[in-house]
Amino acid sequence: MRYWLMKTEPDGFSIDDLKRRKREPWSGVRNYQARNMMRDDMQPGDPVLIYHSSCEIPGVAGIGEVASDPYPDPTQFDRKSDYFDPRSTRETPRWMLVDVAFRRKFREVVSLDRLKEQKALADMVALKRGNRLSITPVTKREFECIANLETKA
DNA sequence: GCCAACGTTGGC
DNA sequence: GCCAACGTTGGC
Repeated sequence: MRYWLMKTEPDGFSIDDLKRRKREPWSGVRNYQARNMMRDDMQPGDPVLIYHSSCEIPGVAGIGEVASDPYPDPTQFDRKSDYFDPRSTRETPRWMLVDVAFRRKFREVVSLDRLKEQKALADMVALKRGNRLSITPVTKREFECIANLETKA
């Protein structure tokens, strides 16, 4: 089992939206590294930290889990979508995604500031300077550290 | 295959 | 809205 962090902008899709919908295709990822992780490395049941970015309090808002095998992102075929990709065909789709299911929402967001204070998270990929990847791997230790911070909120 | 220009991300 | 960091594009 592997652990992940997936970013989302809460103005567009938040932990509350995930809670309401229970499960959501993680569409719109247009970065090859992130795609490769969804396509090659994720397994149904893998825990996912849901991270809110580009918002008032950036940080981890809750926990979800990988809920499907990879499959083509349907938005790449949709001319009306912002994520339409004319280079993609049904036969050779360029972008793959997984569904993410809701597990729980933290009582309060574990803020980026708080994450940065943790020695145990010093090497966390998502916190590395300049990292813009919307999906990153997380170690078990890092995952548990963050879950613990929430219970101490 | 190099690399400058350009676009995007995301914290501040 | 600024800007650092980094990915992508396209001319050569």
